[in-house]
This record gives sequence, C-alpha cells and structure tokens, in this order.
Amino acid sequence: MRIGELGEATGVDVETIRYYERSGLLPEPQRQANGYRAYGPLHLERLSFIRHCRALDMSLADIQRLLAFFDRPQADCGDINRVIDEQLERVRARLKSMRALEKQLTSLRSHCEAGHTAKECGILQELVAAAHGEACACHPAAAQ
Amino acid sequence: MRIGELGEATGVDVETIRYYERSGLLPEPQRQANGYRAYGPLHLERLSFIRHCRALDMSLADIQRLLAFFDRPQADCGDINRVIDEQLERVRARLKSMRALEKQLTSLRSHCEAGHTAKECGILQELVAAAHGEACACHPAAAQ
DNA sequence: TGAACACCCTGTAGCCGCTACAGGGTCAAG
DNA sequence: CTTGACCCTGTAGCGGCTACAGGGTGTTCA
Repeated sequence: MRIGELGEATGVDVETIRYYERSGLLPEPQRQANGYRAYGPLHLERLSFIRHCRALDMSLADIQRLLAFFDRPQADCGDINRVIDEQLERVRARLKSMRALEKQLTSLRSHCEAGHTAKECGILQELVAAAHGEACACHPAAAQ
Repeated sequence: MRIGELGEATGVDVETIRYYERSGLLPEPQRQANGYRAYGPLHLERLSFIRHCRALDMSLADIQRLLAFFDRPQADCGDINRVIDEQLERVRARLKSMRALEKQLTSLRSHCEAGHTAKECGILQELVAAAHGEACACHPAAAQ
C-alpha cells in the first residue's frame, strides 16, 4: 500500500501522514525498490487510531502515550485513564470559558444595531470602557 | 513610560508588547535618547483595548479591523457589528463541537475503572473499535 | 572605581499540528 | 517520447506568542 492509498483509505492528507512519521507517531514503513513507502494493515490501523484520537482533540503527545500501550499490553492501564481524565478536564475548562465568552459577546452585540458612525457605536464604546477597566456589559464583574 | 512599566500596568509580557508592535497592532512609540521605547497614555489605552479583545478570543487581524475605527470615527459601524457577529458565530460553532466532545469523552471514560492491564482496558478497546469504524460508545453514529 | 544587578535593545528560533511549496525522481498510458 | 499522476526530501509558513543569545544602559552599593 503506497502513501496515497493509505491517505485515501483513512481520509488523511499524505503530507500529514509524513508529518506523523517524522513526529514518531507512525512507525517508519518499509520501502519499495524505488524508495516509495510501503504500508501494511498495521499502519492503517494505527493511523485510524491516531485520527480518532485527534477527533477527540487529544494532543499528539497524549496519543503517543496511548500508542505506547499497544507495545506493552500487560502494563497497568492507569495511565490510559489519566490521559482521558486530563483531556476531559481540559475540554470542560475550555467549555466553561467558551460559555462565558458567548455571553459576553452576545451582550456586546446587543449594544449596537447598524447605521451609526463608528464614534457612536455602542460596541466600540463598550470595548473601550472595558479596556479602561470600568464595569461593562461584557465584563460585568472583576476581570479575573 | 518604559516598556516594563507598560507591561506592569497592563499585565502584558514585554515580549508580547514588542510582538504587537512588530505585527502593526501597537504604533511605534517614540524613543528616549538611549533607544528605549517611550510610551504615552494612548499606548496604554490601545494595549488595554487589544487585551480585552483578546480576552474575547478575537484574532489579531479582527482586532486590527476594530482599531482602524479609532482612526476614522465617522465611518459606518457596520463592519464593527460584522466582526462581533463573525466572532460570535465562531464561538458558537466551537461550543457545539466541544459539547459533543465532552459527551464522547465522558462515555469513553465510563468504560474503564483502573486496575486492569492495558490489554483489557475498555477505553483502549473502544478507541481501537472506533478506529475500525465500528459503532462505538464514543462515536455512536456515522463518523462525519 | 567597579561590580552586581535590573532593565532595555535586536534578532532569531521554538511551540503545535499541520499545510504548502520547490525541485526533483518514477512509472504507466497514449 | 511526452504527458500526467504519483512519489521523494527538505524547507518555510500559519497564529500568537515565548524564550533565548548576545549585547547595551543605568542605578545601587561596597
């Protein structure tokens, strides 16, 4: 299986596949006589695994940690749980700040309907007020 | 006001301030005889504005668009609304995918309590199943 | 006087996870 | 024998910083 076929099969760009190899996530494949990479089913499986983890927004470093378990199946799986827990923690923290962000932007947006000059624009005025540290609709309490 | 004082006053790293200058967000300040940057109150205000917008997760390019309005206060503010609307759109889209992500990770996490070997770990098994494209707890419907 | 230290300067390289070249080689079809 | 699709390596770019290296400046204290 050449790199293009692997890419086709997994939906991954060939440049990305080479990048994963360079980064040590995907083991170096054998080469054909002409120097082309020759992949087997194990590469396909591993690449699919990587992509699924990426879809869960894990870092390549964390994926590396998970991949290591395939090489030592007798190891305690505590570290696997830890990777997932940490990821979940990050996602939840990010979710929290995104929700706050949406609130702030929604409030900000409500300060202007189009048709003013920039000088009169409530949005800009709010942003400037916020920059001054005054209480503003979009940052009502202390800016943490 | 020297760069360190400006940084202190705004809570912005001096390297970041210089970076904003290089990027054209912060106008070049005057220089003291010794070559040190000399900032005035307008720089302080502008930098605070930038940081507040960054706290709203706007890109530097979008902040640039907003800053341009200070130089032409008579312009129609339609573009300001557009920047905020686009940002709100991005935040909402991201929120949606983060919520899905949290669900997937939570479900994944429920597949293993610690104390197994890696081989038996439900999480790893689920991830491999997912990589195979089989229906899995964390990717139940079609992987889009 | 001079040594230590905090601050400032420029320029460059690194982080992440790709993406996009440039400049070449390989191979099958027309 | 030329076109075109594929492959190779190596390098540079994205955004938004962050972290040096290698130097200059200015104050304080012995």
